Amino acid sequence: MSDLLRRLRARGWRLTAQRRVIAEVLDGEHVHYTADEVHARAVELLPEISRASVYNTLGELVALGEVTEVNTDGRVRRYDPNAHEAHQHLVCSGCGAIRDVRLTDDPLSALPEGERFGFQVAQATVTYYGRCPECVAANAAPGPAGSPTA
Amino acid sequence: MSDLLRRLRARGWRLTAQRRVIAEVLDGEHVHYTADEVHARAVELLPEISRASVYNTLGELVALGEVTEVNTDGRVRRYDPNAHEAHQHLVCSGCGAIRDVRLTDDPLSALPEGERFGFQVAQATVTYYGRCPECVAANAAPGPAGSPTA
DNA sequence: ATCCTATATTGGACTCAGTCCAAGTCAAGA
DNA sequence: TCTTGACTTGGACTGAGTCCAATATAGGAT
Repeated sequence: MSDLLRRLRARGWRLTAQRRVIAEVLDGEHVHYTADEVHARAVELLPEISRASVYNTLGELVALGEVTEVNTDGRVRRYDPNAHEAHQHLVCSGCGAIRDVRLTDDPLSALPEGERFGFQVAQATVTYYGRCPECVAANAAPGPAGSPTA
Repeated sequence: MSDLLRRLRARGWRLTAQRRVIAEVLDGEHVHYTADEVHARAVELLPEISRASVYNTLGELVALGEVTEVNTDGRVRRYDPNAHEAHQHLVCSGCGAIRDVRLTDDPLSALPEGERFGFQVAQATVTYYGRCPECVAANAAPGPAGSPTA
């Protein structure tokens, strides 16, 4: 993900080994790791990396708009590197799997003027809940992984 | 909120002083308290009520479908007694104020078949973020109260 | 009205995600 | 190669939420 690293460097970011590793971990499609998952994967590549650095770096990436915070279960925050394409999330209430999805309409258009209470509305997040093919097949009981709470 | 209590009684719920008090606290429009806020208000009415009872009771109300869990900031869970009317939420990113809003369209219709990845999609939650009239007037800086994370 | 017991409540210890901080390290410009 | 301000570290800390064994009580049975 040298694209990301190049952008960050242009913005004056100091390129440390820790940040490189975190950027590498966040590379991919439909990636929605928790901070601890990012840390676990980062440790594989750089054993001495600390939890604090992971939290710091993720927070900075979010502030820079390079990563989006996602909360699908009301518990843990997850980090989505797909921040440059508008999308929403589809969550399996069985196993917690998360997919990025693109909608046909801007969700803002579904909120009528009379329901805006004078707010200046800027943004909408939509989370869909259902069961993924594997969980439907397994008829798994709904677990704690992803119940609707947003 | 004796309506609620009557329904719960019909379902075999034991009506304790604690549960009555929690039901009373949850009575009202646009109510979205955290568990600790519910506890603080319940203590006013029944000083010896414990945090554990508040958590237990809220969890049961959610399981019974009488209260909905809401998470608008990726941190604290809130409890919405308006569980019988389909609605979504509008959150002020300045002060964290939350309003219930009714949409013109079912958000499920905005998710095309090709984006469902074989999931059996059951539900959607939509959260709108913006600034309430008071925060717009005060031009308050966005605080930690309600940044988009869902 | 009283008894009985399954169900509910309690406080305190515990977990887990996330934050904070002072001390040490290091990237990268001079 | 030096310097320095930005970055990293581990460990202590916070706050939301869970768990549990001991105690209390709602409400049906008598």
